[in-house]
Amino acid sequence: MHAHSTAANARALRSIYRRLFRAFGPQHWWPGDTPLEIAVGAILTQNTAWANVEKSIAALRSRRLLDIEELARLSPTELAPLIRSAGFYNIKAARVAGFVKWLRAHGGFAGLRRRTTPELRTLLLSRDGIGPETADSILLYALARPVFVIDAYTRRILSRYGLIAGDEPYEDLRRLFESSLPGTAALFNEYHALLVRLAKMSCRSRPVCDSCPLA
DNA sequence: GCCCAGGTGTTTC
DNA sequence: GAAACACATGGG
Repeated sequence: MHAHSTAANARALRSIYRRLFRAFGPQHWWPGDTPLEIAVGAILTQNTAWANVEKSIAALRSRRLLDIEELARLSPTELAPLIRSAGFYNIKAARVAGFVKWLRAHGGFAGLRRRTTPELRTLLLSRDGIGPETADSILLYALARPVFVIDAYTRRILSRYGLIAGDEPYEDLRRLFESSLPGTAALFNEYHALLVRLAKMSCRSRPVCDSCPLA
């Protein structure tokens, strides 16, 4: 039963990707220009609407603080008011500050790029305030490593189409995606972006709305 | 005014 | 382990 449903799920996942790509085209996703900005955004967006994160990113940018050395100079107390709009700002200020210090100690993104993906993932997950989704977002979108990001959008959309229950453990879903698809960062990036695009089309009230490419 | 949003860590059974 | 809770703003 497992063998069959796994293979069927894998086919369904590939089919969904094809249909979304045909409907929406390439997304080139993560709203952020540099690896640092992407990583900071990944922390700030934890359980938070992206619109609120954007304001915080803009505040940092306008002060020329989207820079490892500049950010590392700030204490969590100094950082907190700047990222107020992202919510949970005390906790996130500590997380961003901790991450930046760690990043600098590891030679910045150039230093990280010398490590293997499993090694990096373990390192990231051992940081306080960096869980599986934040770690994988940084790995995929800031470092172009082939890991599939499982987030609320992924769970919501795939469960809406009956492919998953939605409450499976993170690692189970990550394995499902990674074992069902060609394992390239470009594809994982596009796929996740397309799921978000579909989710934001918001046929929220109905199980499947008529204009959905997957309907 | 209430509910939710691109999570994570801690506490509790 | 699973479940409940804290963390907080801004938009619908």
